[in-house]
Amino acid sequence: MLIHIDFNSEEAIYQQLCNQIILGIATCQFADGQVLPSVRQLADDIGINMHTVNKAYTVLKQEGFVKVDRRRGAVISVDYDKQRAEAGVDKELRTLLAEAICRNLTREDIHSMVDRIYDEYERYIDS
Amino acid sequence: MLIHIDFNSEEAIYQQLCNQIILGIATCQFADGQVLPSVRQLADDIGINMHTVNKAYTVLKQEGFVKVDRRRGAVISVDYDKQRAEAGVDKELRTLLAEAICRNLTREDIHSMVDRIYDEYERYIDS
DNA sequence: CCACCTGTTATACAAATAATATAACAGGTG
DNA sequence: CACCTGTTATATTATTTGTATAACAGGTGG
Repeated sequence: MLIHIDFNSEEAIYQQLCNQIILGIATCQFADGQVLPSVRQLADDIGINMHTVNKAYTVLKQEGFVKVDRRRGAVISVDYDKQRAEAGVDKELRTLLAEAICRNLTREDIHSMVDRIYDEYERYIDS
Repeated sequence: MLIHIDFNSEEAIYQQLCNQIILGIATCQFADGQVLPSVRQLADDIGINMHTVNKAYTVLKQEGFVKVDRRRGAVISVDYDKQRAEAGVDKELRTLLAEAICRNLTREDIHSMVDRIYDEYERYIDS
C-alpha cells in the first residue's frame, strides 16, 4: 500500500500513519490477517524514525485494528464490537455536526456527503 | 451558557472551550450578534488562565465563528460560506467514516446516528 | 480627564508531547 | 547462529500547552 506523509501538516506523523492504515483497511487494501510492514522497514520507506512507526502500531493495537503475532509481527485484526464502534463514532460526530449546523448545513447535506464518501471507499472492494 | 471543562481529558482545554462554544451556537444558546464573556471573566469562571481563553477566542475568530468588536469584545458572527463549510466537514468525515467502515458500520447506521444528533441539537431551537 | 472595560502583545517558565537517535533485549524462524 | 520481529530504556531537541505577570491601545461612561 502507498503511504504518503505530509511533513508540513499540523497532524502528528504517527497520527497520519494511523489514519492512512485505517483508510487502507476501509478500502480493502489491507485485509484481515494481512501482515503490516515491520516498524523498521516502514520507517525506512517513509524516511522517519522507527519509534514513530512503533507508536502508530501501538495506537492501532489499542484501538483494535491490529494484533501482534510474535512470529510475524503486526497483523491486521479488526475488532468488530458494534457497541464500542458506535460509541466512538458518536462522540466525534457530535462535535463535527455541531460545526456543520452552525454553518447552516442541513442533515440532507450531511447524508449526501456520507453517501458520496461511502461510494468512493466501496469502489475499492472489487479489486 | 454553562461551560464544563474536563481537566482529565486528552483534549486541550482551549480546544474543549472552542467545541463547547460551537455546540452552544449549534443549539441556539448563543445567537448571532451575542457577546461572549470577556477573556478575563470566562477564565475566572472556569478557573483557568486568561491566555487559554484568549487562544480559544483567537481560533474561533480564525475559523469564522466570532468577530471582535472593539467596543464590546468577542461577538458571535458565523461565516456561512457553504463551500468552505463542506470542505471542512468533508475532510474530517473522511477519516471518521474510514474507521466506521472498518468496524462494519453501514451507511444506514451513520445516517441514523446523524439524524439522532440533529434531532437532539434542534430540540433547543424553540427556546 | 480618568477610571474601567475590552482584546492584544511581550516575556518567562513548567510540563507534556512529538520526533529523533543509539542501543539493547526476548521471542521466533530457518 | 544469524536474522527477523516488536519492545524497552535513555537521551536529546523542538513544539505545544497552560500558567503567570505585566503592559499597551482602543473604547465607554462618569
